[in-house]
Amino acid sequence: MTPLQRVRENPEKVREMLEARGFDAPLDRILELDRKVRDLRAKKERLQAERNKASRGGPPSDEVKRRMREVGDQIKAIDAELGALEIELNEKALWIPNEIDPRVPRGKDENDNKIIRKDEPKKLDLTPKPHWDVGESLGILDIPRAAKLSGSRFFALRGAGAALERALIAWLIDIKIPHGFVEVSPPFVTRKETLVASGHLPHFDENLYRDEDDDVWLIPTAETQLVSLHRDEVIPVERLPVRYVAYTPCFRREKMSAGRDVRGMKRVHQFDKVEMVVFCLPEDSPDQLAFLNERAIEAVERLGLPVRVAERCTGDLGFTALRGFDVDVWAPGVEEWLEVSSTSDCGSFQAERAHVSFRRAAGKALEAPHILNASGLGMSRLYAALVENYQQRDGSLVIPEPLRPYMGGRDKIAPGEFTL
RNA sequence: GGAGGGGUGGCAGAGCGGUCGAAUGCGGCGGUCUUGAAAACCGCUGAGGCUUUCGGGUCUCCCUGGGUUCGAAUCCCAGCCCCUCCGCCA
Repeated sequence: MTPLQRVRENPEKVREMLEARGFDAPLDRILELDRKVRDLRAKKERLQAERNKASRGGPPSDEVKRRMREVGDQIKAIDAELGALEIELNEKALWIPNEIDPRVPRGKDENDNKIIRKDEPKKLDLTPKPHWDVGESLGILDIPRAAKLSGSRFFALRGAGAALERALIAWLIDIKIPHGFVEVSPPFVTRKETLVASGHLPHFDENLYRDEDDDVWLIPTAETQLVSLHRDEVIPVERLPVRYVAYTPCFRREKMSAGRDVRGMKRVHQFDKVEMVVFCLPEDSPDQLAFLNERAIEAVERLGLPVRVAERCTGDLGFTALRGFDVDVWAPGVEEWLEVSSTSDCGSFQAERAHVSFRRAAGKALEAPHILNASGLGMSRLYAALVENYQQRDGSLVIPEPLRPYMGGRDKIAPGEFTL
């Protein structure tokens, strides 16, 4: 059921959902527009039916022609009014978020999320320094020079520090493949339709970089690309669930959070991420959600980092999710849990926007599959947590076991190796 | 950037401005035949909206948006996308 149908059917329920999510949408105007549009359409269709009847067969009499000219004018007049209303209705309807799964805990913001698991911090034999100190003294992280190139909220990696990130990306993709994910390498720029389909437009608008000349946008996440990969397609039912994993950089303007988290790698304009997206049968999505969440947790565990898992409450759910979980990593230097994955069951919401469908059997009606997404994982915060957890008394950095094969067997980065 | 070609139903591929939502073939579904299957033959087979006394009725959609016309898949204009060749470049 589309958001507009939900509003029409039960506006109060949608109003409660908006309240619970902390979002706003012009419901009254939407209802008013919907009534007007339906009314005008009925009027228009009656006239069209008359015209169709008259123009069937052959050339009509001059008398009929004259009358049909009038009918045509009336249709045109209705169109003039209807067109603008339809455009406004469609635009406004895009502001209605998804439904909420009844199991989701109620709450205002992330402080009300339901903690499911919380590890103890790793025992370290030193007073942990924040990642920018560790990284910059090793010469593997360079924030000042990145600022020179691109402004604040960017970072550059050097030497084995750059290789470390590359290793993380490759390893994170590789551990997904045995679980039935197909690797995708999508374009990093995208179009408006793609962002609307995934639900990032219109409401995420001010967080997106764009090129006005060509109307192309930098992707805020691979999710947009993976969701639209099958836009306007019917997926053969026997292929479900379809699982994709993709590495891409992610670009975010972070206008909303100006002044917050400006230090270090926690909140940056460009970061790398390995993303998972699943298309599945509607009845499978709870299992798939748990499965994706496990994939995120698995990655953090195998890197030997302390994990916190929480179910997001209604107020922290976001625009598109029915239900979702966050996976955080403890970063002892900044003394914070850093979110490295967010898992969402978007139900049929994105599939409806993107016109992705499937058919249970030949002859059966088209249905919208459920689409889920999860980071697996987001690089810069993971990198920060990793640097802070693996820093040593002598100033060196130990490379976690699983990544060593990806770094030519290197097991640590020593002071002085890459400083300049 | 320059020159040309093209966008029609799941696919292929027709379509004089007037019962064209669209021929035909393939595919799919159902049936006949068969111990079973194949082949052959017969029938059915796009999506969405509104409405319904659930029989149906009606509208829209032939890339998109405008225009011409009593009437547009068919004519005109603009745009988008794809393909081929040339140039430039990684």
